[in-house]
Amino acid sequence: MAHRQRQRYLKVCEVQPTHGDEDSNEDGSEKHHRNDFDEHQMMEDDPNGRTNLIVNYLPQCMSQEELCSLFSSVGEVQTAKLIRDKVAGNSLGYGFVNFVNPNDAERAINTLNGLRLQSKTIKVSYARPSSDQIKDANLYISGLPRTMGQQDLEDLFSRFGRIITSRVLVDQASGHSRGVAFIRFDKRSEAEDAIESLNGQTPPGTSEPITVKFAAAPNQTKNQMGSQSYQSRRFGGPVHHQSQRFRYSPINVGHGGGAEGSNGWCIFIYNLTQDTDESMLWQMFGPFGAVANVKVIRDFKTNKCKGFGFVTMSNYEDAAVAIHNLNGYRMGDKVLQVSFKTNKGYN
DNA sequence: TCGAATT
Repeated sequence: MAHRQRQRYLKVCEVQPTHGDEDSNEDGSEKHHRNDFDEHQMMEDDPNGRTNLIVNYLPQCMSQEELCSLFSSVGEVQTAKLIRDKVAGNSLGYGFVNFVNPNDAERAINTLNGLRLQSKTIKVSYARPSSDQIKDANLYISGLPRTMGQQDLEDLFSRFGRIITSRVLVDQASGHSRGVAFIRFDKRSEAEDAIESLNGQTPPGTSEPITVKFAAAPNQTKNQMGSQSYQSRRFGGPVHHQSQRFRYSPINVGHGGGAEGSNGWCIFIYNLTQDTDESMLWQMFGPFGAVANVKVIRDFKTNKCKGFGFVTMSNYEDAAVAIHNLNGYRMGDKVLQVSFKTNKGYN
């Protein structure tokens, strides 16, 4: 019977081509029929008649076929569509599943919402009918007090409209709030109102102003450990030791704030080229000793290096030697400036 | 020219 069920969804899933059911669009040349196989949401007002679900927080690697298979275990799926980046083609981590029968849709919510898949916990809920109004209604909020939880957040924002989702980001290790959150409103106009009223404001009972802005569009996947395409070994290893004399105190990163394993001595690198990536920093500094962390500072929009970065080395001596050897290093037509990080702006 | 958070 499991076998029979598998056959059933395999059949469904094979019939479902990459382009889903967009054939329902007669002119076929619309630019954005993303979410719109709920176009016949005739029972929009009747929750008992709804069949179309939105599935969020899917694992990156999950295909449309797998999405379909998963939901076919509940009942007959009419269409399943995984939303992908239009240009890169990678999954955006959500999709739509339209059931034939409303009761199956409801059961899917009850049985699959909250399911753990890979490192994700998927969310299954009814999809709202597609419309322009509901697009771009997602806000990114930063500068929140760490004491503010999801409920406090919603209390602060709910007067602007119907909140579809909200989330306070937490540090994986400590479990503490990162002071950053998302709120998706039902309508873009509601989100605009919230920005208008709350951006730059200091919420009652708190001391710092918050930033409220539209969230950036989901970005493409970032490269983890970069390609080895970079010049292989142009940096000498440790050459000699140097007595420790410095004009200012090097930053010894204790803990808190940074990623795991990033304790050590923080080095500032300036004049990096736009295409610098993390692997270059690893390769540059690796030969001098243990590198705990590297960071290329990028423009959020273009994702290009803004010309500087940081490297944390575990041992002071290694850091000093690396600085001595790499400062003044010529990279392309740039001359790198390498030094211990200062606390510009804070002292 | 000395970090900022994107479910």
